[in-house]
Amino acid sequence: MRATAKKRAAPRRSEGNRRAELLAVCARLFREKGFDGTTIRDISSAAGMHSGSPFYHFKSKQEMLVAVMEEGLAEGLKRSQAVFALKLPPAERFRRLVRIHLGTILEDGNDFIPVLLYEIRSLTPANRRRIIAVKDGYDALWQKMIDELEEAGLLAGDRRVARLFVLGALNWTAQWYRPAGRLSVDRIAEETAAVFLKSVP
Amino acid sequence: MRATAKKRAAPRRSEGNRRAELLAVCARLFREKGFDGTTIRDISSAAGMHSGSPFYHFKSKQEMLVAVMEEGLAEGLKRSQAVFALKLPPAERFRRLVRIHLGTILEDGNDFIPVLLYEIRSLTPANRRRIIAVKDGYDALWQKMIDELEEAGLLAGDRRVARLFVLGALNWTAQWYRPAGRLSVDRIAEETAAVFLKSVP
DNA sequence: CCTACCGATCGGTAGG
DNA sequence: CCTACCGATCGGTAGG
Repeated sequence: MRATAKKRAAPRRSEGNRRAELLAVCARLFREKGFDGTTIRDISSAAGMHSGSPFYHFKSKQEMLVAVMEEGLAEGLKRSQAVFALKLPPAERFRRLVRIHLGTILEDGNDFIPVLLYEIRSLTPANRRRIIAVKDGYDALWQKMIDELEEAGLLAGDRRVARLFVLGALNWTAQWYRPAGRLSVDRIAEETAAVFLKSVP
Repeated sequence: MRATAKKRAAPRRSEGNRRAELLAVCARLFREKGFDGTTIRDISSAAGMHSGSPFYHFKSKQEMLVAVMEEGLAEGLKRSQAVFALKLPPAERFRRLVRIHLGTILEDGNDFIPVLLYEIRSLTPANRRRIIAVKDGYDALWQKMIDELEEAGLLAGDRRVARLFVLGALNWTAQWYRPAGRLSVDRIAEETAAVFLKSVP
């Protein structure tokens, strides 16, 4: 490397990639510090840009938040639908769906869904309505899963509450899961079936 | 009422009450808008003070957050210990403990524990350690409850995970519960037993 | 995407 | 608890 090399020697990227990079940075920071706790300067410097540059890609900070949530929902819904489409016995399908959901919350770089879960409050009312409308599709898929379990006698209680409890327990893992900890994501998924299902096959 | 009455005709209060009032305002606003999303001016005006006045009661905004969490923990722990001390069969004790916990999260004016649950990130590292040390007492009480249920064959799965799932499901109610909705707090407490316990007596 | 900048707002303080 | 204020920082923009 020459002594006179430029400070930023990163490889050339297409514009689309740069936007995607910026979005990943937003997701990570919004998750770690919250939307209000993250400044444009935090985002710019983490992305290796100057402080005015993110606005070349997004109209406003609010639009960055919306974009993070939309990307998270699109990706999560796609993965969940793929699992739900598999022909499997209810308990097994549940395990697979839980595993996918935990992956989108806990695995490295998956900060998009956690932002959706914990920063909805920071959306403007109009954006909140839009995001919730998409999120309803996610909830509907889970409701079908829960109904199926109840019909198989594997789960009890009010069906809507059961869905909220299962998703609540899973979403809460974002608060306590540590990658270096005792419990792997696979293990947590197995335990979900053990705790919630009435008779584990 | 005289036309020349002063603008602020509120009854005289002791200094202690004024501080308590201010803390309740902080709890409500931190819950609604988040710690970073709440300004000192939001707090002052909601408390009917001028913008510099909250600093007569608290050294900094961070100290307001700590005070909210400490008050929430002290009150919640006191109530939970009282229920846990009752001599009752495991399932019934669980129901009562769940009901108390839901009350401290969902009932009117109980914004202190939700702030603890959702704003831990906003604490400085030193304050976070202090608050978590107190919160550990709360978790230990719940772990005893969960262990008791497992020993009675009413709950299955890894005990620590079971505790985190139950508390996760309950804490998540803060995200979806609406006072005007279909489900009362009592009803949600009953459903908790129905969903989690293996054989409801 | 950078440069140079702006008006608004923020947490906090001195002195009373 | 009020008055008057401050330095720092914030989201965002014009022009290139």
